[in-house]
Amino acid sequence: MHNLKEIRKDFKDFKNKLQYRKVDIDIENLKRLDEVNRELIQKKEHLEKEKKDISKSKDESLFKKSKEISNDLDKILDDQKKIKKELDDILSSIPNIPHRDVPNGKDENDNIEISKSGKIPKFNFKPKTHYELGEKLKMLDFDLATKTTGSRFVFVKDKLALLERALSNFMIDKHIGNNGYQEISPPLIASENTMFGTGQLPKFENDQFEIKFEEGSDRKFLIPTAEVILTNIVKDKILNLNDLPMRYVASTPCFRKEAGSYGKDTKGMIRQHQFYKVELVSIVEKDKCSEELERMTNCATGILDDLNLPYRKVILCSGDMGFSAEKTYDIEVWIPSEDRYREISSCSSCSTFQAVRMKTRYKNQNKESVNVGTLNGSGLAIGRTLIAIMENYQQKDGSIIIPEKLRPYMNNFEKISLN
RNA sequence: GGAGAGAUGGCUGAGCGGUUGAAAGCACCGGUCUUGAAAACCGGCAAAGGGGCAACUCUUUCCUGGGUUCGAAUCCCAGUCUCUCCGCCA
Repeated sequence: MHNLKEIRKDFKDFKNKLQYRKVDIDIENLKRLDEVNRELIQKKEHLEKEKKDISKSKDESLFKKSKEISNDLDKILDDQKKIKKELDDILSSIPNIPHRDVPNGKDENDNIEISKSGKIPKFNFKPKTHYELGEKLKMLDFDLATKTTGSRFVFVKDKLALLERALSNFMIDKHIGNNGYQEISPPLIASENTMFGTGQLPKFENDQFEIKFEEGSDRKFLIPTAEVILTNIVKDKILNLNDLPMRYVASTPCFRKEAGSYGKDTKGMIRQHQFYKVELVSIVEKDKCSEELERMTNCATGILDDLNLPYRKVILCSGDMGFSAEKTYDIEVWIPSEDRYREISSCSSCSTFQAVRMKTRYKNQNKESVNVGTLNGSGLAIGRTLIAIMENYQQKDGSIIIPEKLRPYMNNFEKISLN
């Protein structure tokens, strides 16, 4: 969420910057609401002062007056609350402003490739898709999932299930051991306010799975990513400078409705309602965001390097970024059957955007309280890493070689094959 | 599910309806002392919002929402959350 005080400095400029994101706002309305709001606050404060003075004076002859003031005050307060709510509603649905490094663009076609890494495998046969491979091996079962649950779910079985688990452990170990992250095993359900904090609500409610809880309790949602719950660890906190940076890693299932992607990636496990993901979250000083984003992205690509998977790094254009992000790198892994790269990680700096929503601050050198910067990134999406390994390491006979670094996590198996 | 207890500043923890934004301790920051550090001592230390070029000033906030009152952290009502004991269960 944006700080109104900052916007106030230059409304036009704010509107212009938002146009990079293809968002058009009624800036005159915002300006008007802000003015009315402040007028009402002033009126309110004057009356409150008057009332306070009367009660301090303990002069009985003024008590009646005080009562009258109370009545006026009720109305003003009411009006002010309404305006404030209107203002908050508008502000909470405006996305973050792109960082100056971010290329201007409309959609994913305007994203810019930054680097490429790894060798794209050459096959002397036609490479199969991961679902062909998985079904042949009898280790991916989509039909079974349809029966028990519905579409966009899958049963992963046997050695592939082990591979999935191995990937999670391998990645977490590395982020703890080499990259300085602290492991967290968090709740997979988040409250409404928590979802608001990272920006999933109120605008993207349709993408979320809401849980039916007890009547009268707060609304609860399955987390669409561990980012939500890890970032909100610092919600409503004032941190000390020496608490920063804070770095958390968690491997969790993620739940997404994928509303609006009907017909997209319907085959296979590229796009599921439920998938595992290892997530990295950093809480840093406001002006260390860019630095941390580079660091985090390197933590993610480090995993792909270890697994010898070919990938490329892309910077998202202004039109393709997520709601809370000011700057995002996508890491895309090579998928042989599609003959192209597919997103396997997305690392974003959210500047102070989420911190304002969460009310997370720290005391800087001058003892002023300042909103922190927050970052999140996948390190990596487990399901898609599984796909990438299956497809890139596939053999002519449909077996899959296990990358060396994973073998210690897999009873030293070298290969996954039918028998 | 049954029975109780509680919710106050970064943390612990006092608080009679009227200089209580709130005692005290810890933590933190500055200073004295010290070769340096520790200890000791002195001082400082809430957030949000409004007004002002600024110095500064005002308002709000003691879980949330109502109510009583000239005046509420303190009284009343409702709700939320937390903890303890018993039962049940992973």
